[in-house]
Amino acid sequence: MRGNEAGHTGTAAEPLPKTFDPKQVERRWYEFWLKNRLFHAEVDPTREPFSMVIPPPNVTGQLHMGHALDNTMQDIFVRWERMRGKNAVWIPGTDHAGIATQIRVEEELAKEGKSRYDLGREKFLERVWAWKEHYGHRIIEQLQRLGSSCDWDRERFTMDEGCSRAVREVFVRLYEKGLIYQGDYIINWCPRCRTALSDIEVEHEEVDAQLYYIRYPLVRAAAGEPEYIMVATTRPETMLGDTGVAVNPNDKRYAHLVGRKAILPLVWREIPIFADDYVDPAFGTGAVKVTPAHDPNDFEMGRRHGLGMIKVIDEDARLTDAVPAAYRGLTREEARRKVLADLEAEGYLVRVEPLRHAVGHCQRCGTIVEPLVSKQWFVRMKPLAEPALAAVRAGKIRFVPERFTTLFNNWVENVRDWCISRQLWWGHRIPVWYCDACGHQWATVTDPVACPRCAATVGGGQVRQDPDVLDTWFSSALWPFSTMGWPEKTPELCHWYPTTLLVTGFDIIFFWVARMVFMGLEFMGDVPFRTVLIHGLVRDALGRKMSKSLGNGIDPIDVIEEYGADALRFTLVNGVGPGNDMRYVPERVEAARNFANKIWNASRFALLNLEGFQPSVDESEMPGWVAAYREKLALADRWILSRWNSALTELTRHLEQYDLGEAARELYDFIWDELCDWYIEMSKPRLYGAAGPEREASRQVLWFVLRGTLEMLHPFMPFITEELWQRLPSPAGGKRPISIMVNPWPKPDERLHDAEAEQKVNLLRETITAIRNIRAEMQVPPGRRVQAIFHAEPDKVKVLQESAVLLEQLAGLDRQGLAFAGLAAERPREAAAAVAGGVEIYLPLAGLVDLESERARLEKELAEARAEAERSAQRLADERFVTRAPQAVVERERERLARYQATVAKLEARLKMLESAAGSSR
RNA sequence: GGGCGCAUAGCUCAGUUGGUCAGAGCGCUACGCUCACAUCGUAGAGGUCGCAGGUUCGAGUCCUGCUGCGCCCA
Repeated sequence: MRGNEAGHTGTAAEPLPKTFDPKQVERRWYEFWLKNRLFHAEVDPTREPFSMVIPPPNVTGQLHMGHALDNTMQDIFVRWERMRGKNAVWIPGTDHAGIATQIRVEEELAKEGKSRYDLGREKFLERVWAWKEHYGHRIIEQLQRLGSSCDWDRERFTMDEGCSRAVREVFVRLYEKGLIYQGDYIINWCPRCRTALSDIEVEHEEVDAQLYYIRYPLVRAAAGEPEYIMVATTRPETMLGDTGVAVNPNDKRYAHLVGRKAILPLVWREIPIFADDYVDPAFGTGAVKVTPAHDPNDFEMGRRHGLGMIKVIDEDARLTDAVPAAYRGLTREEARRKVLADLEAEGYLVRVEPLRHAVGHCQRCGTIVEPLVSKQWFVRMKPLAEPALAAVRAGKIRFVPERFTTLFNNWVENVRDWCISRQLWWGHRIPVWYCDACGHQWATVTDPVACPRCAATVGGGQVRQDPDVLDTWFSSALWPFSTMGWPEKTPELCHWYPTTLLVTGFDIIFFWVARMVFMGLEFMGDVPFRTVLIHGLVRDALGRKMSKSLGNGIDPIDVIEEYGADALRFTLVNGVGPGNDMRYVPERVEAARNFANKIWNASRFALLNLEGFQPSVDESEMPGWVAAYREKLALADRWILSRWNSALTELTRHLEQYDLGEAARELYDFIWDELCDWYIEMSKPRLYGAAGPEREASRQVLWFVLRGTLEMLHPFMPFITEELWQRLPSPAGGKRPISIMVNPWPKPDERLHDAEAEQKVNLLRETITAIRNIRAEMQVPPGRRVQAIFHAEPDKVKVLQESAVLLEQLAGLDRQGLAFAGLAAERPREAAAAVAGGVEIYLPLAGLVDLESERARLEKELAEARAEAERSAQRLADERFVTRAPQAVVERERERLARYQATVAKLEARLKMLESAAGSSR
């Protein structure tokens, strides 16, 4: 990077291009930050820590808008806290994403006409690792393009050595504590992914289906009674595995049948009729067929009543050999058709009704999930959940917005055991071994060579490891401490655990947030994070979820290419309500791009006017300097210092409240409206004027405010602010940090606050706007200088007089033609008039003032003022308001009334004058 | 069935303890390439803040009910 330490190619002497070009700066500054290790943090017990771990994106995935939002938010906070002097670390990394990654590699294999079974486990895993190496860096590079200031030296992967060690350690400890168990239970099975799923990996979707009413004949029906019991089901094919019929114990219709038996049609098996509270008498016929091997509720009933369990559907979703020969090997769908046809043929199918109900689908592939009984590993959740609830209740974890606390609590309170085994190859292999020689089963952190009980060896083929892998979320759950070196007691854990902040979407509160809390409390004895900041989804312009299948996703990298990373970042947070979803609308990115350009040009203006300037007062000394020389400063300078101080205060407050939407809005409004539209315009006369102490003072203020503003904006728009900040001059001998990134966050200071200046500028602004309004309405050519006469109280006259040059500059007035008069002076006759801020303004536009339109204009103004005055008067007339409302509110209302009444009086007087003028001229 | 969220200008959305909060951007109208910026400037039009009650001196802002949309859970 040549001799230029700061890394930018230009200097303050070189004028900036007229428009901001993100491409020219982004890569350069990111490399600069990396090269200077500004993202890196070392443990330092003397400093206040701030830490975050990234929600690890899928290693083979690519950045989508959700990531862009999530990471923009995180980066804003880490950059801000870093500037605030915290020892801030943001630990990045990626997730191995078991099913998702395996599916993609299998898809690739399929193109070669192969399956993973053709390769075998070892070769297949080699392929996946190769895939991971190939694509694994893509998402990291994309995060970097976004500007993420992660400590890349600490980058981790859920399947790296350290994380794998943590996974094993956790598994073994839970296993030995009895919190992990293995058993035959009903689980959710995805026939497409060929693996078990946890409950939350099943998405319930409403589908239109049918409810089938089927007769089951009774065994030994008594004479005179119906010969059957009728059940209703949405899944007739499972009847082949029925082992009972259930009714509600309070259902009088069936009371006499409880304890009897029915005959299962097609199979001709006798099954018991029994009573169970689970049955809803109002649904269907009030009698349910019970298939314990293929329905979670039936499974529970089966256990309660000791029913048999017949698995009729296998892992490929085909019928097993446990069914009559005619059905064996059929798919679920074929079996349904055939069962229905056969029932119909034999007269057992009574009727069919349409029914809309929820059906479980695999979260990954969308296939309809098959509940079936299978031997799997589970984590006992209750003992882990209780401490989590207690921690939240005790306020050790805070959700922002708060409403997500309820969501979290409700889930944790009702949490069910977690099925953690997956029939995949890609993932953390379950560290359980079986000895075929002696039947011993044990879990261990390090791979064994022999059975600890009978000494049969692994090499001898008698000791084998469980073939399954763990749910990906099992390793993610350890992320806050596995990334810091657990189970070692590392300095990182001492310093940065618990992490300060977690930023994530509400969609993974259950999958990830809750489980991290469980594991953190169990293994670290403390919560994994203090605050959880939840954000919504990024939707498309029509409000739809972005998805691959809809093809409506927007690639953040494309947006960065077109508009720049700063613009994308600002778009994602500007004006977004906390926790709310947002729509991605291209117009909003354009607005953010324009905003960047606005800052660029404001800085361009400043740099042109700061040529040859060297600040005499450093940033930290400014408040003292302002206080000492306030009377010598220009009004505009005093005003912008006060406004800047106020914006900084507000911005800091919003950030402390995690409200990025309002924080960004504060920046936008301050920069565009106050800094650019008013301050820069007001400072021009002085900056363009003769050199001297006054001009130098203004340059000092301009320099300070711009520098401070760039620093305030930096967490949001890191690239452009660095580029501009680096170009600003530094005080002689002053030590400036190497980067805006590590410049201290500016501090608000009461000494910058200046109520008097704010009041005066408000008066000027109102006056100027009123004049511009008249000019526009009267269609005065923009270049034409006009005369003006002001009538006001002496103090106001004084303000206007002192700032005559601003009136001239900003309202297009003619300096020679300005007149200031008291309220008693006579008003000009032929002139357009306005009342603003208590000032009467007259523009003697000879020949331009049409009496009728002028009257109409004033009437309109008058009507508005009257309405306002009336509103205030009514309020004040209410005795209850005057007595019960706070004094300050009443006082403000009185001032308001007086103000509007004065305006009304002035407008009325003017209208009267126009009348008489009209009369006399006729 | 339970829980939560949203309904504010034509469009997309802000609005933190109830009292200048009725706002922003885009779009629209008129004018303007004024030496930071046309990725711009100036001025303007546009909303009984979903509906109905209630609390209060006072309610987009709190409470209840209703309607519509969305999400989560069962």
